[in-house]
This record gives sequence, C-alpha cells and structure tokens, in this order.
Amino acid sequence: MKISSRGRYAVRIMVDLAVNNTGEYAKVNQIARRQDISEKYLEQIISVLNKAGFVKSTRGAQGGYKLAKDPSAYTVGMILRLTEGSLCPVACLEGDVNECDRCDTCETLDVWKQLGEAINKVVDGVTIADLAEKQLARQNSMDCLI
Amino acid sequence: MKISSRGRYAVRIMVDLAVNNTGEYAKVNQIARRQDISEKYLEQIISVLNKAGFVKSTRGAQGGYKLAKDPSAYTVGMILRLTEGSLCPVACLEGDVNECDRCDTCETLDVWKQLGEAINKVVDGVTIADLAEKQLARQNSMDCLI
DNA sequence: ATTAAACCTAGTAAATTGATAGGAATATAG
DNA sequence: CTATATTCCTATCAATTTACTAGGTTTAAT
Repeated sequence: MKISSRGRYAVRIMVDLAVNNTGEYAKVNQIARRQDISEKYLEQIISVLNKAGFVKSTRGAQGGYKLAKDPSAYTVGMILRLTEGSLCPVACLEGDVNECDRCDTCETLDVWKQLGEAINKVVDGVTIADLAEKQLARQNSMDCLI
Repeated sequence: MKISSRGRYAVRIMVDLAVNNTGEYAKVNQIARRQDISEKYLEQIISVLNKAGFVKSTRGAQGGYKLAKDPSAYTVGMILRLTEGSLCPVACLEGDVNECDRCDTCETLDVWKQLGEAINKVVDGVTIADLAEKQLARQNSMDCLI
C-alpha cells in the first residue's frame, strides 16, 4: 500500500512545471536539478505524461516540456492513475467484471469499496494548481524574510 | 497501491474464525477449505496472527486456532498493519523521523498525509465483528429460502 | 505408539521497482 | 549544412516483494 516513486515523482514534475512556467519549454535537466531526480529516470516518467497528453514537448535545441493545460485541469488522482495504474485497493473491484467467484459472498469486499472511494476522494480533491499555489505562497513568504 | 493477498487473506481468516466459532479450536485445513486458500500458505499467515496474539493455538491432535479476543476487539486496520506493514502511502510520513530532506518544502506531503488519514479512518472503522455479523445475517436470510 | 495437528525454515518462479546506459531522431543556431 | 541540444526509444540490471510450495520437527491427545 505504498505509492511508488514513479507516481510521487510524476506529481512533483507536474507541480514543478506549473510553478516554473515561463511560457518556454522546460528542459529535463532543469526539472531534474530542481527536483533532485536523475535525468534519465525523470525522462522515462515525463514520457508517460507526454504520451497521455498531460504535457506537450518539442524536440531539438530549445526543446523541452510544458503543461498541456492549466494546472487546475489535473488532479493528483489523474496523475497517479496514469503512472501507478488503478488506485483500487483490490483487483476484485476493477473493471466491470468481478474476477473472483467469491465476490457475491465476500463480506470484505465492502470494506475495500469504501477504501477505494476514500482514496479517490482525497486524490481527486487536490489539483496541481492547488499544490503549485501553495509552493508559490511559501516562496513569497520566504522572500519577505530576506 | 494494492492490498496484497496476505493482507486480504488475514482478514478473511479472522472473519472465518469469528463466524465459525464453536468454542473449539479450528484446524488450518478446515479454514483453508472454507476460505479456498492453500493450507500451507494459510499456515504462514495465521502464524503471523498467532505471534501477534490475535489468535491463540494449541498443537497436537485436536489442536488448532481460535480468536484470542472478541471479534469486536479487532479492526481491519490492525490486521492489515500487521500483515502488510504500515498503511502510510509514503515512507516520508512514517516514524518520527522525516527521512527525506525535502520534507519541509514538499507540497505533496500534505496530500499523502490526508490520504493516510482517509485510509486509516476506513480500515479502523470496521471490526471483524462487523464483518462476521454481516456474513451471519446473510447466511440466515439464505436459510429462509430453503 | 500412533496420529493429528501446529510449527519452522528454506526454496522458488514471476513480477515489480527504481533505476542506468546508449544510441537514434529531430529541431535550432550559427 | 554542420554542430549542438534536446527529446525519444529500447534494453538491461540488481534488489526486492509476492505468492506460493515443500519438507521436516515438535507437541499433544488417544
């Protein structure tokens, strides 16, 4: 029941792109430096975000990545589901077909259902914009101290 | 973000012991048959429950396992934490020491904290007694149809 | 003494995780 | 048109976890 580093990094990458958005394309090595993630690993993760259309890219010199839409268009849940796969805590609840044949007499199923709903509620209740705003607010408050 | 079969089986074993409690010790092969879990795998899982004091055992002929306390004394969360380890969705939140040095400037941390709380709330809100009752109620309602 | 059970330890195939590595394709700058 | 900066693609890898299977040891009742 852990979120993998792939999922965590993906969220951080999206927030990073939102916070450091200048209109230009951000390069992998810049994001990697800011987020302290290996360039090569980050490359793989951002490629998934790219294929899903969450970010857009251009290749070659001056190329890079930027968010495809407004940060408020992405929930944490969307990003986790993309990079982690389903957030459903048990396979029995996935898809429209109930895999296991104990499902109709399985008391525990209802607990997993509640759990899945609780998880979705949290991760779909927070957007990349929310997280980016919070970071910008903290950065501004730090500026005041200088 | 899946609950492993070890955790799911552990919960089912506890519910099974609650539902089929006759005062006698239940044998691994009986539980295995009822729950459709391999005897050997079940043995390993119930041994964890035993060492934690959730069930008690006697060896030798007529031996077996029974719940150590009333089914209402066990939450699903207790059993999952035992068999799965912490239900914390990220390592950063575990223990009293913050592992990673980004923690104090990490916006995403708050999401994971909310997520952890939501998960705990669900799994600690359901007891083995709740699940056992539900199963007994269904069994009784089935009896009426015969 | 036999037998029925829990107990203990080791092994194992498959999948997943968290990367690293190297090169191919492509766009810009000079 | 060439050099360079960048994304893009694929392969590999070590470590860990998962979900078991297997086989023997100990203990208690009959």
